[in-house]
Amino acid sequence: MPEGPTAHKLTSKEQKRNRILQTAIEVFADKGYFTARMTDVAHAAHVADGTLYLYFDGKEDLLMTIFDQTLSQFIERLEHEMRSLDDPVDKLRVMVRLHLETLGRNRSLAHVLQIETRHTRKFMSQLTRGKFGKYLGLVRTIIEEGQATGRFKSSISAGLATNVVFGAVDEIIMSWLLAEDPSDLLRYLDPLMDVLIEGLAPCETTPQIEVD
Amino acid sequence: MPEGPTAHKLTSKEQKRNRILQTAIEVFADKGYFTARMTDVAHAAHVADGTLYLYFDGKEDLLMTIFDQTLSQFIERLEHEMRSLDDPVDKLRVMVRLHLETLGRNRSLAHVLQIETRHTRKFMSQLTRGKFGKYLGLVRTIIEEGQATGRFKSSISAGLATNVVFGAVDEIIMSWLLAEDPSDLLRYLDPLMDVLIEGLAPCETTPQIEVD
Amino acid sequence: MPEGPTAHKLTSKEQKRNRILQTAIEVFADKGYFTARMTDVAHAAHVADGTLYLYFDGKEDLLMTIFDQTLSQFIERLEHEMRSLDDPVDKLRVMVRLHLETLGRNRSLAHVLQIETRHTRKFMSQLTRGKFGKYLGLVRTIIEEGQATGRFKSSISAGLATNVVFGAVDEIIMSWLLAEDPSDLLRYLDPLMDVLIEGLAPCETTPQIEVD
Amino acid sequence: MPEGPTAHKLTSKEQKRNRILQTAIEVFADKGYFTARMTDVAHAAHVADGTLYLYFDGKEDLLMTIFDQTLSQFIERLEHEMRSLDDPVDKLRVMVRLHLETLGRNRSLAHVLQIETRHTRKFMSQLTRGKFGKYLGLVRTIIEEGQATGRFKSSISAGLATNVVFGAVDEIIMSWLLAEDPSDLLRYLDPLMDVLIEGLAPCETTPQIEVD
DNA sequence: GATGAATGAGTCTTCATTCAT
DNA sequence: AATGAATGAAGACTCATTCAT
Repeated sequence: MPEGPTAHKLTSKEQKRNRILQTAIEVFADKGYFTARMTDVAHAAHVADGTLYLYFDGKEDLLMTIFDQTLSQFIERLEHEMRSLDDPVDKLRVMVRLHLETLGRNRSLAHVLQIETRHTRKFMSQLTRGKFGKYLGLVRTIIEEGQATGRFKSSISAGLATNVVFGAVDEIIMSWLLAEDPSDLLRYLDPLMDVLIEGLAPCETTPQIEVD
Repeated sequence: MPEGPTAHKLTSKEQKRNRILQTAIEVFADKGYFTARMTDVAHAAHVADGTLYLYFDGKEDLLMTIFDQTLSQFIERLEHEMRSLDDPVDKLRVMVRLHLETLGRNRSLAHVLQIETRHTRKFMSQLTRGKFGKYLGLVRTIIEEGQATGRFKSSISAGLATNVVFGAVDEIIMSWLLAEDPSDLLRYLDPLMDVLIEGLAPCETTPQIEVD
Repeated sequence: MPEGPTAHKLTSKEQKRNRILQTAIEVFADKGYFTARMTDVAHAAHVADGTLYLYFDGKEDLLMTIFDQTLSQFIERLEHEMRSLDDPVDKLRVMVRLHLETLGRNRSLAHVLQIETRHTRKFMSQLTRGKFGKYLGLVRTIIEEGQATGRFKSSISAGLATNVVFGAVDEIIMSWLLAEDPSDLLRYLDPLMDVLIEGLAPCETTPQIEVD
Repeated sequence: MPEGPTAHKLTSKEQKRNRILQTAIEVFADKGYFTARMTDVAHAAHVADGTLYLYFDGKEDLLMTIFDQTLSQFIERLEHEMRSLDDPVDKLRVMVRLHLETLGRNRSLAHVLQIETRHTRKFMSQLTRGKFGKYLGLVRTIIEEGQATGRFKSSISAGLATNVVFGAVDEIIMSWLLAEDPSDLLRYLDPLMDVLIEGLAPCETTPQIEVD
C-alpha cells in the first residue's frame, strides 16, 4: 500500500483538500475572489468554516494554491509533451493546444485564472509570478529556438513575440468565457496557429511590405 | 498648444473632480481597487473622506467613472482619427497606436485598466462592457473591412482575428507594466504591426503550409 | 416705526425665522426628527444649509423651538380664554377644544408634536418638559377645582384624572393623524367631553346632569 | 409553578437571543432607539458587536422584534384570558389589567414601547402597525359588544371610545414612567376602570338602546 | 447676511479568522 | 479531525456643523 507523496491513491485527507480546492475554484469563479466569502466556499464544499483552515492557511492561500497547483501541473505536462518534439512550430502548437485544452476543460478554473491572474501577477510575491513567469519563459524559449533555426523571423524581439502569442491565446479564452456559447475552445487552435505562424514567419521569401 | 476638440475652461468644481479622479487612478493602480480604501484616495487627494462623496456616488462609481471616461474619450478620439482613413491596415495601425499611446502616457491609468478590467468586464453589466464592447466592435469592423477588400485573409473568423489583435496589444501593455523598464510603449508599435499584418495577410501568394 | 419685541409687524428676519421653523415642522413631520437631515430642511425652506445656523443653534434647537413656541402660545391663549370662566367643566371644555383646534389646524405640527413628544418628554431637559408639565398642571388644576366644588368626583386622584383627560385627547389626535380621513378634529369635541364629564362626575347620589 | 402555555426548554441559542433582546430593550429604553448604538447593546450584553448580527438582521430588526414579540405574546395572552368571559365590562377590565401588568413588570420594555411606539406606528408599514392595530381592534370589539348589549352607551362612536380607553391607559403608563415614584402600576386599575365605566355607561335617565 | 463646499467624527455592518467543544 | 459560534478590526458612507467667500 504505497502512500508516498507521489502515490496515486490519494489519502482521504488529500481528497478532501482537493474537493475544497475545486469548490473554491467554482466559488471564486462565480463571485470573484474578493467578493466571495470564506463562508461561501465552506458551504459549497459542505464543510464547516473552520475546516477550511485545517487544509489551507487562509483565503489568500486558497487562491495561491489554485494558481500554483494549476500552473505546476500545466508546466509539468507541457515539458513532458514537448520532450519528444524538435520543431519549434510543433512545440508552439503543443503549448497552445495544452493551454486551450486545460482551460477549456474546466470553465471555472478558466474564470479564476483569467479574472484574478492580473491581480496576482501584479501583487502577489514571487511564487506565483515565478510559476507564471516560467510559463512565459517557456514560450519565449520556443520563440528563440525558432528564431535561431530560422523558423521564426528575427526582426522582432522574442519578448514581443511572446506577448503576441500569449496575449492572443489569453484573449481568445477571455472571449470564450464571456460568450454564452460554450463551444469547444480547441476549435480555435488551427486558425489561431495559422495566424501566429504567419505572423512570426521570416519574411525573406515573401516581400510583403510593398503594400502600396 | 492647441487643445483637443473638447477643450473648455474647466470650472473649479470640474477641476477638483478631475483631481480626485486622477488621484483615485493612482491609488487604485498602487493598491488595487479592492485593497484600496476610500480614505487612501481622500488622503492622497488632500481632501476629507466625505468630500469624495460630493463628487462621486461611492467607491464603485469612482472605478466606473475611470472606465467610462477613459473609454469614451478613447473611442471618440479613435473615431475622429480614423475618419480620414480608408485602408483597413492604416486604420488598424492608428487604432493600435492610439491604444499604446493612451496607456503609455498614463502608467497608473494603464494599471487600473489592465488589472481591474477583467473583473469589470465580467461583473459589471452594460455600461462598461458596452463601452468596451464598442471598442472591440471597432476592431472587428476594421478586420471585416479588410477581409472584404482582400487586405486580410478570410480563412479565419473576424472574431478570432479581433481577439488576436486585441490580445497582443493588451499583453504587450501588461508586460510593459510589470517590467521595471518604463521604456516607451510606442517602440513596440512597428514590430507589433508587422507581426499582425503578416499574420492576417491573405496567403494566396505564399504557400506557407508546407511546413514539412 | 415701533420695532419692540412685541411689535406686530414682524421684521424680515423674524419672518424668515418663522418660515424656516414652519418648514422644519413639515420636514420633521414628513420624515421624523431623527431621519430628517438639516439639508432637507434647508432645501425645503429654500435657503442654504448654513443659513439655518444663523437663525437656530442646531438641529435640536429647531425641535426645541417648535415645542417651546407652540406650547407657549398655546398656554398663553389657554390662560387668556379661561380667564373669563368659572365652571371647571367649562374650563375643561375650552382646554380640550383649544387642544383639538390648535393641532387640527396644522397637521404637520400635530405630527411632530405627537410623534416626537415622547422622546422629548423623556430625554430633553427641563425647558420643554417644563412647558409641557405646565400644561398638564393646568389640566390638573381644573380637575382639582372641580373636585373642590363637587363637580368632579373626588374618589380618584387628580393626577389620574389628568392622565385620563390628556391621554384621551392625545390618542384621538393620534388616531386622526394615522387615518386617511382628514375629517375635522373638532367633531370629536362633544362626544369626547360627554365621556369625560360622565367619567369624572361624582357618583350615585348626585343627579349630575342638571348643569344649569 | 406551572409555566405558561408556551413553556419550553429553551435552547442555549434561544436563551442567548433572548438575553440580547432583553439587553437591547434596556439600552433602547435608556438612550432611545436612535441614540443608542449597536456597540452599546453589544457591550451591555457582553458579546462582540458582530455577535448581534448572528441573532438579528440589524438594528431595526432588533426594535421590530421587540415590538412584534411583545405584542404577539400580549395578544395571545389576552385572547386566552378573555375566552372565559362574557361581560364586556369584565373583558375591558382584564384587558386594561393585562396592559398595566405587562408593562408594569418590565419598566424598560415600557419605556421602549411608550417612547418608540409612535415612530413605529407612523413609519413602519404593516408588521407592527398590524399587530398594534389588532390590539386596538380587540378593544374596539369589546366596546362594540358593550354597546350592543347596552352595557356601554351608543351615543359615541366605538372608535372614539377605543381612543379614550387606550389613550387613558397609555398616558397613565407614560406618567408612571416619567415619575420617580416606581409605585405599582396596578394600583391605578380600579380608579381608572371606575372612570372608564362611568364615562362609557349609558345615561340612566335615557334608556336609549332598548337592547332586550 | 447668505452661501454651500468642505470637514471628519461617528456608526452600522461585514467577514476572515480563531478556539472551545 | 471537525465544527460553527464568537470575535473585533476594518471600512464605506453619512450628516451636523463650520467658515472662507
